[in-house]
Amino acid sequence: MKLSKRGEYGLRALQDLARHHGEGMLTNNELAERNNIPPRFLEQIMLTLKHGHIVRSRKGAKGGYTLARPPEQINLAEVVRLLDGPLSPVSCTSETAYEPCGCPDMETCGLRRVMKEVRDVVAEMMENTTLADLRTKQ
Amino acid sequence: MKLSKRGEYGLRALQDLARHHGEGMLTNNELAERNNIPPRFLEQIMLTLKHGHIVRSRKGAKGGYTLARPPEQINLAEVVRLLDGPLSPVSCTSETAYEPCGCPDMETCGLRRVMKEVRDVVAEMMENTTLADLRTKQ
DNA sequence: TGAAAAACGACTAAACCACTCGGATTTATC
DNA sequence: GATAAATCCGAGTGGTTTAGTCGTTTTTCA
Repeated sequence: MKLSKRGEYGLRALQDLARHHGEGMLTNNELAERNNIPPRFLEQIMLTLKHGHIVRSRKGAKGGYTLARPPEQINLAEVVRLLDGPLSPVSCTSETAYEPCGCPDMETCGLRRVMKEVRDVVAEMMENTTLADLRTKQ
Repeated sequence: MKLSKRGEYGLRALQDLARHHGEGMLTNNELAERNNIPPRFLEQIMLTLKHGHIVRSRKGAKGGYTLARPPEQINLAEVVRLLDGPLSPVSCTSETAYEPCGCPDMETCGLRRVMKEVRDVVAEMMENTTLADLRTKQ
């Protein structure tokens, strides 16, 4: 039920980028230092965020990272799925990576029903929370 | 955000025990076979469930396992915590295993707020669902 | 041209996961 | 009391994942 360090660090960096959105670029080292993240590890994470079209980068002097879209258009579910995989506690209730489980009868499996409820509520919360909400939401 | 096989198998076995509660004991091999669980792996899991006072066992011929309490008194949160650890996505919002995270300011960390909300809703769902609910709940 | 920055690929140590195995112990039954 | 049936317990294992590090290349600005 746990987020990996990749996911945690990625979200922390994005939160920082969101707070300073519109003020130009932030470098990997700035992000790392300000958010207590091992810099060479963050480098990797930023790269997958870039490939996932969540951030945009510029190389070279005066380079760095910005959000690829305004903070209101990036939700947490997208980020977590990219960095940590599916949200569902079990694969047989996953929307993005369904796989059958080994239970004897899927129809009468109460566990499946509950796990689906958990997945649904978590997915809804994360999908409805954007990077912008991280600043404003009280 | 995922349940381990330990957790999944444990819950499946408990669901089976709950369905047959009051009808005597079920052996490890019966539970394993009926629920598609590697038997020697299930053995381990049942042992931790026993040490966690969730099941009771009898050794020897005609031995096996029963629930230690009626199904209405065993909730999913307790089982998952025992087999898979804390429910919280990040340790800094865990009620059962709190540890500070490395974020620069805990007060203004929007992420923490959201993760706590996720933890709370998941914990509430799992705490309010008992093994008995796995049969009846529609 | 030089410095600053991201990009990329490879590597690694440690932990964890999903198991298996052998043997010891306990219990019911013949 | 012997035997069979079952749990109990500790140890081991192969593979994957996690949480990083490192070296080098490429791009960009001044």
